[in-house]
Amino acid sequence: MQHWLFKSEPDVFSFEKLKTLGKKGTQWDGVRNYQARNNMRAMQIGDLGFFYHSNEGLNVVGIVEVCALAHHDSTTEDPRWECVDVRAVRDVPSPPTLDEIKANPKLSKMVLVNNSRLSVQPVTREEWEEVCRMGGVTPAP
DNA sequence: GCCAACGTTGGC
DNA sequence: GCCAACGTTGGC
Repeated sequence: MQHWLFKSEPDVFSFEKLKTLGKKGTQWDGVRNYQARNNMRAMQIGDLGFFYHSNEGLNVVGIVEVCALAHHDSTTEDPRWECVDVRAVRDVPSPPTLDEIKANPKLSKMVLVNNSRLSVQPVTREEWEEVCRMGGVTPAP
């Protein structure tokens, strides 16, 4: 199983909103970046990801699970763009902020720190466990 | 609201 | 295939 990080502006689509959609979740649409798309293509059912709030909050607020493999993004006609479906799994009790993540030497290689503009990112197992620990998520799912 | 960083586009 | 121009993202 691999781990990921999904970024969204809470004004546009928040973790609270995803929670209201329940087990079915929703497609992670609107991605128009090849790297982010390729990350989604690599995802498997059951992969877990962090839900990060950008622009406002700047913190990891929740954990999501991939519940559908990459498929065409219905918000565009362009066949190049695909997306997975995700659903909310659980809250992160004390959401780690970008500042805290940047300040943690164990997380200095995180894509979030080094390429903040990539909207769908891979997260290593070590990073996953560390951010879970910081957020009070136990045990790390 | 600004601006730096990055990705994409399109002319050559 | 290069690179300047442009648009977007996201932290500040």
